[in-house]
Amino acid sequence: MVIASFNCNSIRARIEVLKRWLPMANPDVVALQETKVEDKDFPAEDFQSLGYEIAFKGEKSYNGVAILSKYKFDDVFYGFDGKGADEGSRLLAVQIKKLHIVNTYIPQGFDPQSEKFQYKLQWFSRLRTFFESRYKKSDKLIWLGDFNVAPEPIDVHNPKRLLGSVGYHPEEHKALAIVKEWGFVDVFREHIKEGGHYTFWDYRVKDGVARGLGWRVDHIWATESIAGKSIRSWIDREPRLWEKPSDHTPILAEISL
DNA sequence: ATGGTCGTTGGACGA
Repeated sequence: MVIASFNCNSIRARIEVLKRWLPMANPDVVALQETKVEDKDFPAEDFQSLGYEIAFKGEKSYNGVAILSKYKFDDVFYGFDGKGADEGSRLLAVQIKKLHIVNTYIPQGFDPQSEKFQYKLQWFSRLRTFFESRYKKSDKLIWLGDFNVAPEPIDVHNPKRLLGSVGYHPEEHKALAIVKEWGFVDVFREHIKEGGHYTFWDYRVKDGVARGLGWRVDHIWATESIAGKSIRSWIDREPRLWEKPSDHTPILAEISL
């Protein structure tokens, strides 16, 4: 099974990219973030005609998460509360073939001095509680999405200069580590040991992709029982180089089920 | 090595 995560930065703006990329990469499951669309306007048919089941929750202009799956959903849980009233546009948890999948769009955090940054840190704390209360460490669980944090020095293009920036800040590292400590393995890092593999390049940096000025802020993490069954993991940089790209690109992992 | 560019909107704001 191939599973992917992609911050599409508006699903409607990225529909052509997705229609091109999905048949090409042929992932079985895709977690999408920043769909930026209300549920009534979600272009579900485009994905159904490509052979995917789809679960989604979003809002006007901001946030929004979705999961595409070639297999039926045995359970769909929206937000922290399950109904979508509490962060339904940022958290979507499903069950597919005995596999638990949690897709998150973690708050970006704006600036380390801001309230939004504190909100981001609290979000990680709430997420740890969510995992503790809803799952067991022995579960076959995959947590993926836009974490909006580059965990290690090799995950940013200039760790010295960027340390303390939003997305690469010691307090974010601590908050993320506390969630990881519950029982996650960074699946991508299990397979790719060297740096310079990024999932995000700021639109504002001219030729940022070619110049390697990226960040690895999108992740596929899993509990031991699933991480041990991962065969490979990679970042597909190609869609970031196409016409009208997202500022992120998909990260994928293949799991033997 | 960012003082910028997208996306959603219909003037800013978020990223």
